[in-house]
Amino acid sequence: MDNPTSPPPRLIYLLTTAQRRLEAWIERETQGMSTARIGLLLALPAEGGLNMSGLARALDLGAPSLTGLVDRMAKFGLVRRIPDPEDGRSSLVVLTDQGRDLRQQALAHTKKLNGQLAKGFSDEEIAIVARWLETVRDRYSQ
Amino acid sequence: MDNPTSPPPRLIYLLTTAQRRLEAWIERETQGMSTARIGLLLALPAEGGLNMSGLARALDLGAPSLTGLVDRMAKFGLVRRIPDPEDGRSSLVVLTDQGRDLRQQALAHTKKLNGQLAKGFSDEEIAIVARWLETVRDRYSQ
DNA sequence: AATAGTTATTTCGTGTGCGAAGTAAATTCA
DNA sequence: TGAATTTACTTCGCACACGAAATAACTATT
Repeated sequence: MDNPTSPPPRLIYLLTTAQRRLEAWIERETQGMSTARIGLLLALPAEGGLNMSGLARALDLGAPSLTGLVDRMAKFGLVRRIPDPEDGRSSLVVLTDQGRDLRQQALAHTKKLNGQLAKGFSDEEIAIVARWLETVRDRYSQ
Repeated sequence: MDNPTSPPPRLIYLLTTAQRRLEAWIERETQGMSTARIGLLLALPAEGGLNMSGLARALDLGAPSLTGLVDRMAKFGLVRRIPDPEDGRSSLVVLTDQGRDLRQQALAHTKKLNGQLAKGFSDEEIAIVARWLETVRDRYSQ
């Protein structure tokens, strides 16, 4: 039985700290990969490229954030920028060979972790969690 | 009915983006307050102070993060550092008058928002969400 | 009392994110 | 076609978080 007047959960605090701890854990576990970097690797197709706007949309990032992220990933030799043949303003981000290798690892790792994150909860419960996260994301957009 | 093989929700992505969007929304809504600043205001007692270690524990922050946060808040005249009379290594963070005023607003605002965040979900569903967030936070600690 | 070890905090460098403002290419429209 | 607008992206300055290393003060130990 629950306390008849248990205080409402501090959802803002929980959301913030859970995200931070998970991020830190991933960074330790992967020896230096962040969700941002993993996200970029996974968003890129194994062959061909995507332009910055498309990536920003896919990753839910602002343009300046993506510029910095791609800069850092390029410095580490994981992606390259090539000019978009169809639009002179735009550049396409493509994986390097090394990036493609890492992408495979990241994909496996992410799948495993997404499974782990559901452990201890039923499918119905995870669906509720997912729906809540989506609602927060969408309700407080813009 | 759900699709018999609906893909598992991308919990990492959802957690990250929900947190980011909520943070951005709060910052717009409050005209420049972050969850970090609000957290600090609420963690401090209206009278008296708390030392950095206690604050770090209360806010689930590392020591360097807290140093920066307190520096910025002090620059804006919301808190002050005073030497801890009981321990020469330690300093106590106390609210200024202006900080105390803002604390009241932040308290009301946070209560309202925490309520809003539960809207559209039953108490049981929110309890599941809270339990999941706590589990993630604690499972991936350290 | 001197030394060694622990604890509290800061500094430094880095990653990640944003808004505002800048630049350059494409598009619209007069 | 030429000017105005829009779009794609970058640059700059800032906030916030961390780990590693530095500093200062406290505690224990001999």
